Formats: sequence, C-alpha cells, structure tokens
Amino acid sequence: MTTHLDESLYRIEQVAARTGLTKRTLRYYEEIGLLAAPSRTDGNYRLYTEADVARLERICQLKEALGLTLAELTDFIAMEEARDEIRTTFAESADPHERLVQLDRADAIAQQQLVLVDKKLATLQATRVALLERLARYERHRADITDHLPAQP
Amino acid sequence: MTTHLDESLYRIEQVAARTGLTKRTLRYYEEIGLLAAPSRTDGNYRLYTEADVARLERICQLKEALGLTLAELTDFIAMEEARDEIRTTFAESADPHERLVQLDRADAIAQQQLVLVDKKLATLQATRVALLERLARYERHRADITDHLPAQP
DNA sequence: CTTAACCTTTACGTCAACGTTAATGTGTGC
DNA sequence: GCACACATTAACGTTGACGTAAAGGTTAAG
Repeated sequence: MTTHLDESLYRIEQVAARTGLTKRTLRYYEEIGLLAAPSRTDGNYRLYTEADVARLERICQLKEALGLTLAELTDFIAMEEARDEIRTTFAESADPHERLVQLDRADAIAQQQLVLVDKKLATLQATRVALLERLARYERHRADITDHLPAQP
Repeated sequence: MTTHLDESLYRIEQVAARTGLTKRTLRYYEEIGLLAAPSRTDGNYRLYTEADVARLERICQLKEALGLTLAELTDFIAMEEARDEIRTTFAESADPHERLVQLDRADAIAQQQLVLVDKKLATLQATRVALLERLARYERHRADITDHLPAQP
C-alpha cells in the first residue's frame, strides 16, 4: 500500500495546467493506453488522482530525456511501475520455478533498458564535454581579443 | 585543412548500408538541408565523401541520444561544425568588436545546448540508478528463492 | 432557472519523417 | 549491344502525435 493515500482529485484542465500538457494530449494518452483511464464523476467528467499526475510528470520527463515513442514509453513506464506487483501479487503466490522465470523476464527487460540508457548517456556525456571545450575555447578567444584591445576610455 | 584528405567516394546505397539509413532518408536529409548536397557523377549519381558519412553517423547518434527534431538537429550540428570557421574565416578578419559580438552569440548557443544536454543527462542518470537498483533487487529476490529451494537432484 | 464555463465524444486536419510507387536514365558484365 | 542492377526525380501514401472544430451534456454562480 502507498504510505498516506492522497484523496485529492483533479479535473482535466487542472491536470493540464499542472503538467503543461493539453487536454487533448491527456485524452490521447488515455486513448493509446499510456495513462490508465481515470475515474469519472456522475456527469462523466474525468477525475485524475495525484498518482496520475505523478505518472504524467514521469512520462514528460522520460519523453524529454529518452526521446522514445509513446508506444515505447508505455512499455518503459509499465516496467517501472511493475515493481510493486512483483513484491506483492507475485512474491508469495506461485511456485518458485515460475517465480524465477518471471524474475528472469523482468531482469532481461531491465537490462535492455539499461543498455539503452547507457548508450544515450555515453553520447550525451561526450557531447557535454565537447560543449564545455567549445565554451572554454570561446573564453580564451575572448581573452585574446580583449588583451589586444588596449585603448578604451 | 583536414589531416589526410580521403578521396574515397560512395554511392547512395553504400552509404545507406554503412549508416543504417535508407536511400530515401539520405535524399530527404539532403532535401531539408540537414546534409549538404553531395557532388554528382556525370550521370547525376550522388557521390558521398567520408566526411558525409561521418556527419551522417553523428546525425544518427544525436538523433538517438538527444531526440531532437531534424530541424533542431540541423542547427545543433551546424553549430558543432562552425568551429573551424570561427578559427579561420572569422578569426583574423573583422574588427575586434564585431568578433566579440559573434563570439557572444556562439557562446550563448553553446550554453543553451549545454543546458539541454545537462537536463537530459540528469534524468538519464537518475533513471540509470533506478534501473541498477531494480536489477539488484531482482538479484536479491533470486537469491531468496533459490536459498529456500534446497532439494534438487 | 438560466447562463457561462466547464466537460464529453466524434471526426476531420496537420506536420514531421519518412515509405512506396512510377516513370525514366545510367553503368557494367557477358 | 543488351540485360540488369542501380541511380534519378516526382508524387502520392502512411504513421505518430497531436490540433481544432462541431454538437452536445454538466455544474457552479447569480
């Protein structure tokens, strides 16, 4: 169970404001299964929970940083959130061999994701270094120029 | 000048094979100005240089890692390759004040790019740590299960 | 009880980043 | 010199990720 269950519910526009996404995008994410369909009011209005907002923020973050398609993101996030289920639903249930098989499956996926992340990290770090070097060069250049510019009232 | 000028030229299919892109994509990148139009044979076949291939590989890498649009990539790469020009074309030409202005412009762009890269790096590193923790948990789980599985002929 | 500001679904529009086909020209091994 | 594999441009098609407009239901304020 989550630690302090937050009962607050938000309508779509509030969620849009908080996440920076549009209402259309929220409905779209629900449509393609990236975000679970939230509960509804009697009048059929969507009611998002704090957890929904958190997931949406995570989605934005990963979309930004990993540049995955929404389909890939769906898998990636599903994976991230599968943690609890493995602990509870699964941990005390099936026979040990079945549990090992499931563990191996989850493990393989996580390793794939790690490879992906590490690859991007390598490129990004190299790019970062290149940018820092460039900025340092600019700084030296600037110094060179201003050094040879003596007169200024 | 480059160090050992490589004269080898490649036709589109060879470049496609080497980069993993399609021929269509190569023409498309040329069309939108992401890749400079290569030279042609008498029969109007494209002839790519080793430098073109290198740039294409860099394009793929950055597209993968940064998840930018092709338009953004165009700017980003143009920036990366602007280094030489700043050294040669520009360094000894205009008046010092103009040079400082240009330096500032280039500097600002590089700093923007650095911010971008750093933001993605932060998310990726956090994600990486989370993945490692997950894998460690799996490992512990596995150990727990196999420990409590004594009998096996 | 009405009205304005929300919400709903449905459906067509759009833009980037290509894929695919067609009609045509080129270069090469026999 | 003739297949046949490879190239060209032009043009239309597709997919993902939404935008936008239409036609209506819902809810809070006066």
